[in-house]
Amino acid sequence: MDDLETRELRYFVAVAEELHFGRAATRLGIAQPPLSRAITQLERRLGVRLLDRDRRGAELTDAGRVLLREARTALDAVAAAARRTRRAGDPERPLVLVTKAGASHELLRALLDVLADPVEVLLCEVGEQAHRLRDGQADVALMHRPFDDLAGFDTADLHTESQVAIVPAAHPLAASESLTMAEVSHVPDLPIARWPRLDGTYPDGPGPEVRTQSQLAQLVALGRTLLVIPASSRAWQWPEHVAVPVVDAPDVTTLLAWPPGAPVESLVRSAAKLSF
Amino acid sequence: MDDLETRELRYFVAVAEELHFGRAATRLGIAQPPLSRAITQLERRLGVRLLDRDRRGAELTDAGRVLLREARTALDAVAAAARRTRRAGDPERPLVLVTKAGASHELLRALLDVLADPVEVLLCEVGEQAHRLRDGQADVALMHRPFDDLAGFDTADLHTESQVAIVPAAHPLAASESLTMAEVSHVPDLPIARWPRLDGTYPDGPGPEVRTQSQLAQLVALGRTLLVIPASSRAWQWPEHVAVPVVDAPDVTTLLAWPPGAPVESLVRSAAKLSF
DNA sequence: AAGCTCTGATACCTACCGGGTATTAGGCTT
DNA sequence: AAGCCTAATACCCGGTAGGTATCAGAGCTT
Repeated sequence: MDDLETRELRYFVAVAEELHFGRAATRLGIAQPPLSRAITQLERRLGVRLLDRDRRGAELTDAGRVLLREARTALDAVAAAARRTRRAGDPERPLVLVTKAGASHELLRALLDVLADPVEVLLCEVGEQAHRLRDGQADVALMHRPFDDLAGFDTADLHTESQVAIVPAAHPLAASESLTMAEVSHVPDLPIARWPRLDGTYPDGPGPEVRTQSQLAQLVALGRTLLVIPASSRAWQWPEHVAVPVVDAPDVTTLLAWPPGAPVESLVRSAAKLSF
Repeated sequence: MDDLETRELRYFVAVAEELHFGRAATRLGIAQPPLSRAITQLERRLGVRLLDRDRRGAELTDAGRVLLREARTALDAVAAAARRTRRAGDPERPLVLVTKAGASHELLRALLDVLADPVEVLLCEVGEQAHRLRDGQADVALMHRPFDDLAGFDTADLHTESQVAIVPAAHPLAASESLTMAEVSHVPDLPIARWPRLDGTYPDGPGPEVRTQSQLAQLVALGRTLLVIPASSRAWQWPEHVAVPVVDAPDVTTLLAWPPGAPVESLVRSAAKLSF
């Protein structure tokens, strides 16, 4: 049972994503025939049919869907190995900390002030931090429980806070002193926005589809949606926004997360001294 | 930045484990010169020195240690991709459940009785379950919190129980009705056994080094060590052993763990019906 | 100190295979 | 039926992984 090569996995992922040998080959920078041959050979080595070739392109089999998911995580792990090794060889390496754009400003500022060593800050979109950690683009992330997927990471809690609803200033709800989750959950004219899943598709529902924080901020200002977020997220305090405490929303904990083995001991020790 | 190939990672892991190019080459089934060349090329591609070659063999650099750890997880992920894809293509595939040898007999029996679909049971040594899940040899594991490393897995609790101390029948402690952690922790003539870490080395301490459950059972029977384990672990009830409740030991939860995406919904649903 | 031995590195060759172009085969549209 | 789009096949070429032979240097041995 000879092992797979990452080249084969990259090729398969390209085909599985494009569902078209020609386009996949173009994306990979090779010609179509070698790609067809590589996939056929991969299927023979695994003893499994991965794609049903149709008159118009191709379609994934059940086994193909499994391999697509597994191949992506495997390729992430290989890329992480290369990135982390390169960085380990650089004596000047700064740690890379990844955080959602626009979240936890004060805490991040305070954290950077406390640290002796230089830290590079990488900003990403909501839900992307885990991926950056897994593929080695970052060493440590600022994440939020219970929102983010913390599976596979070591963590250190920094700060716990309650949540507020951000509603359009012009909306009747904006006049309330406080709200409950029940009041906030089913406001017909302010449906909750829908975020893409890991595979890029959107869940069903009445709310608008959003992909970035700035889209969402815009939609709130336009009176199209509302959201419930930690009280300290000042990025949301536009003039058109009003923050109303939600008394029964679960507390949110801001924390540091890192893959087991990351060289973050001194950072975590410094962070633990922060008082919030 | 061209990606690494798994062949290069396999080669590096072999050299890093053997710390000797000749032996590593033999293990890989190739000659020494191509291996030397492959490692040199890997170092050039990463721009990092991985090994310090000495008069007698080789030694890992800091970057080399990073790559060894990362490469092992990456190779596990690749192997898992192949195994899971092969199994996904087999319509007859039974789920593979892995568990520590000798743990949770009754619960496992009850679980298998409840399941409609066939399940293959794989036994492994203590602490090995996570590895079997990660490299695709198993689909789901019986594990124990807070003992096992659950990072990266979804879980479903099955059963919570208290712990007992297993002591040699001939030892004075065996006469006690109950014990506390303080009484059990520092018994000079019964030092706690030491398990190997993930890298195979042992922590310091006075206790005996053990690698398997049967070694440990033997050592207890010989009056050389004691241990604290869940009350139901009947594998330990030899005539030479006495179980004494430890009143303040943390409760242990037996649970199912599986990598996100594993096809275990129906198994977990069946398991949830078990009453323990 | 000379030589032996063990290490990894170098030189050079071969053969496999990954990738290219040209073409075929089949299904749908028109 | 002609034309097109798809993926598969046929065939060739070149890079490179792997082989053998050899080198180079650092301990030992004597």
